Amino acid sequence: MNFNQKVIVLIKKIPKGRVATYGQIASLVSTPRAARMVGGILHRDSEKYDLPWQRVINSKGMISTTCQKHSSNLQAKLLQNEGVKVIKKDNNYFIDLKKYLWREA
DNA sequence: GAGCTGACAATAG
DNA sequence: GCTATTGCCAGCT
Repeated sequence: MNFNQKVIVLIKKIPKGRVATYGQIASLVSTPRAARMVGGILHRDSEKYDLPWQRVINSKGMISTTCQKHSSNLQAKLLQNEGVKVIKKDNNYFIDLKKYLWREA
């Protein structure tokens, strides 16, 4: 299985109401420093594979999307809709990882 | 076909 | 604790 496919499978495993970090996903596919790829995959294939891209954020718990189609505003909205508390700060959104970070199944 | 860029994270200073 | 550099692999130009 390719790196790309592994990431997709993992992301689809993220339960509703939880969030995972790019580094976490990367670690789960045995490539800790490939966090960038995770983001890149979401950027390209989020709609193709119907991925819950909103459940993937950076290690700081901050939404760092640069993608306008998948804006941080939309991401925050989707997360809150799943019961995740999203904190808005200085035009950026933060998630409380201590409460909502996904623990691999 | 070669080089650059990208939803980031870890290591070193 | 914070800033700077390196690593990752696939897609695009």
